[in-house]
Amino acid sequence: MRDSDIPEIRKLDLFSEMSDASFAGLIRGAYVQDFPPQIDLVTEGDPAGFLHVLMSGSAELYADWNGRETLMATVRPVSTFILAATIRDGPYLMSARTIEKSRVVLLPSTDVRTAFEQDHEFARAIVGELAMCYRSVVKDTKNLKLRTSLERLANYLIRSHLHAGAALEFDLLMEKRRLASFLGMTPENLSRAIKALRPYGVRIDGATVRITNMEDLKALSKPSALIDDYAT
Amino acid sequence: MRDSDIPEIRKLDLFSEMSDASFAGLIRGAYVQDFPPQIDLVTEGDPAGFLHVLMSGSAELYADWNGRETLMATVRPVSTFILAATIRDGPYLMSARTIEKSRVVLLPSTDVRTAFEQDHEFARAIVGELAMCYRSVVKDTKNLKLRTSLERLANYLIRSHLHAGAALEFDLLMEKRRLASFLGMTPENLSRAIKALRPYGVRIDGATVRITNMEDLKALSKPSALIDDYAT
DNA sequence: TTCCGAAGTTGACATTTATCAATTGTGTGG
DNA sequence: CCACACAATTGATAAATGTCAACTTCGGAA
Repeated sequence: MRDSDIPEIRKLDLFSEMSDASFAGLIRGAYVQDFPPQIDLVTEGDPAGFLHVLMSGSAELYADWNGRETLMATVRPVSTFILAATIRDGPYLMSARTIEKSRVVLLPSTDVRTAFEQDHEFARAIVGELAMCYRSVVKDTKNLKLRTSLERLANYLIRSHLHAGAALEFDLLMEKRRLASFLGMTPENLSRAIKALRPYGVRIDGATVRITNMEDLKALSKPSALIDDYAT
Repeated sequence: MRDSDIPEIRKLDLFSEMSDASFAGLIRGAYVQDFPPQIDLVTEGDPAGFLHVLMSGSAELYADWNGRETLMATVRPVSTFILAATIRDGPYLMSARTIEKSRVVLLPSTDVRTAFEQDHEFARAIVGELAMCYRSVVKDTKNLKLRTSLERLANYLIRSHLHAGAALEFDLLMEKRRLASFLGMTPENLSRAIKALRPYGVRIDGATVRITNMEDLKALSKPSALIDDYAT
């Protein structure tokens, strides 16, 4: 592990409040690996051996069933993933693979559980993190069940716009086929949805999005804090 | 509160391991209410004032957006609901209403957070509960994104069958319109899906389900532990 | 028991979404 | 710079799902 990795990990909400001793105990058993793109880090169904921390690059969490595959989430540095499986000592529910060349720190699940037993601050941080993750997925479910794919796309664009500091021109940050899978639609359908948003003041050229009429877009997408706001 | 309520609450996983003192602190501020059917207990967007414990009856968690409504989960006694909002001191993401006449214990969120700060065993139980809830919703999302409505129905029936002790004849436990909403489809579509399952060895008459050909049903529904098993 | 209203079903139809096939665009390695 | 592989788009069509309206069934209240 690089010396520079450790303070970066320490800064994460999950680890920032725990005792030095517990943190040291966690880091002691950790190891780091650099992965090329498109490498499977985790396979759903496997026992959760490690809590993963993505230090650089990017990864995706996806799920399979009956020959179909869907993108569940994209992970960007620096953040952890698959905490719940580690805590419950259960099988992974999602698979993970790198998108780009990525650097990952692996913390053995047993060490994580030990630290959690011994360090109340860490337990508290885990509670906060899990509650947030849970609420994110609930929002996701609402998004899927209450909205059409066009509405999901429109809201995704508004969220990206806000994420980009409310810029009216911003980047899609994801290949379109990935975005389609994330939004629960086919690439073809996404292509058509993008065209269908033109009358609502949206221009997408390659990976560049330009919003020319926020009023109309908002009238269509009706963003709601209880679905689209990641913070609450 | 009835005397008999307290040991019932104490027996829940969430509360069984905490200290007597912490539990007493929680119960001290609690109060109980009996509600008639179809009464709103919680409205999404409101600040999370209470952790709810359903003692008897039944309730549903649902979500609204843009005039549409969807059933997210059904709550049966004895269990708690809306823990994550309480913990994060955030707004409720779902609304809740009674289905039948129900008895509910209300624990003030501040008391829950205080107990969580002071009692490591309680914190540990919360972590376990939240991790399980999170994993349930992830399975839900996979169910929604990877399966058609017919497949969701087929798998729902198999889960109910297992829940009923693997009986080949069992009860639907829910009005069909509720089931339709839960599965993310219209009542009309559910009606047709039920007929479409007949060739696969399923007979549904009123609220009674009879599975006459488990092979065929399983061949269609392809149940997976990573979606359908609530325990993992 | 009868009646009423809501739930459930059915048919016709509209909309949404997926599938398949062909074509165009695009970024990367030689 | 070119060529290749793959992403993205487009058109045609099919399948899945929703909507609306009519009708039937069922359960509870008078």
